[in-house]
Amino acid sequence: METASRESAREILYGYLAGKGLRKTTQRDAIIEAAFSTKEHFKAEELLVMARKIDLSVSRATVYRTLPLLVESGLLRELDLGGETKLYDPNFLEHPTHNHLVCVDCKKIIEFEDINMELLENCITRRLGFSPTNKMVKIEAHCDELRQHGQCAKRATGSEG
Amino acid sequence: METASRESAREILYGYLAGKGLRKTTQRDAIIEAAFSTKEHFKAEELLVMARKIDLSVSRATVYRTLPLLVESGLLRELDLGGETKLYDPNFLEHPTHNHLVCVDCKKIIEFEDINMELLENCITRRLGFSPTNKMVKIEAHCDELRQHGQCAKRATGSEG
DNA sequence: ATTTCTGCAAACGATTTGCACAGGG
DNA sequence: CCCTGTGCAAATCGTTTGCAGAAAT
Repeated sequence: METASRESAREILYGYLAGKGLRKTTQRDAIIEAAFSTKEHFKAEELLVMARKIDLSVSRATVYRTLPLLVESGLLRELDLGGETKLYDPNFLEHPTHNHLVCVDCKKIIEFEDINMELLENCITRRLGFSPTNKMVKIEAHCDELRQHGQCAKRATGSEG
Repeated sequence: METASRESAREILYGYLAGKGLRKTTQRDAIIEAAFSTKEHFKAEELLVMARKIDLSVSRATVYRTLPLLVESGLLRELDLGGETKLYDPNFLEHPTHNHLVCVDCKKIIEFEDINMELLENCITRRLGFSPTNKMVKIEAHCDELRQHGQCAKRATGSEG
């Protein structure tokens, strides 16, 4: 289903690598395949597990060395959502300006896009004398449904509708 | 000059501690005094150094154990601005809704407040079925001045005007 | 052939924790 | 007194790195 995004991810990565005189390898193939096999956020360690299912020879070191390349090339975005470890978000290729709401009750992460937010951020940035690069909004919030019914349907859902 | 904020910080902390059956100690005094002696963001290690100047007996462990109390009580805010380590921001008492712009060239951090941003965040959050708690915007950007003149005056300035 | 990549295991660095003692209430 | 807080040093845990061999170009 997201084969298209996997394909273009690979092209983007190898274009980026070529520009820096870096090489195509089977391990990098497996890692990128793994990273774009999901729409969920993942930790480095989880990416290792996913990549190993594709190519058992992938090592932890290679995952940690490849991750910065994926971030620099714009394929993944690093998220600090308050958990112990960094998360990596593979959804920026398809939704380059999306943001995150984190439920402080159940820790669920909701992705959202808002054009007004986008415009306002640009406006503020320029007013301050800068040109925007990466904008990141994190909203921590309580789930109204959980408050009212003691239960929250969102808890079970995937991260994006 | 910010003695007022130091005083109220201490009151808030001890109110919070009392509510949990926790105690007043000279080390916690030194740590809070240190934390609010500056408007700069600081790392845990830097807080240790500052606190030790006030009370030499403060240990690293106590700083690390106190920091979460300061965050939970709303006195400090933890920032993930992309550096290696977490930063702590003592300016939320005075400016509860401020946000951060990070210059990707010189790493300088600019604090800003914007009422429209505030309103928009609340609006988006409610639309998603949540009640906002903490909102955090981080904008990474290039400095126009640096681009045009190869030099940036902001580089030298303190973090807030 | 040359240079980048890789896996391994050791090194790192920030943070946490177990312990026995100190010190608030 | 009782229980929380503390310093110390060891332990943790995610991440990084040095090295010698493997593999891309």
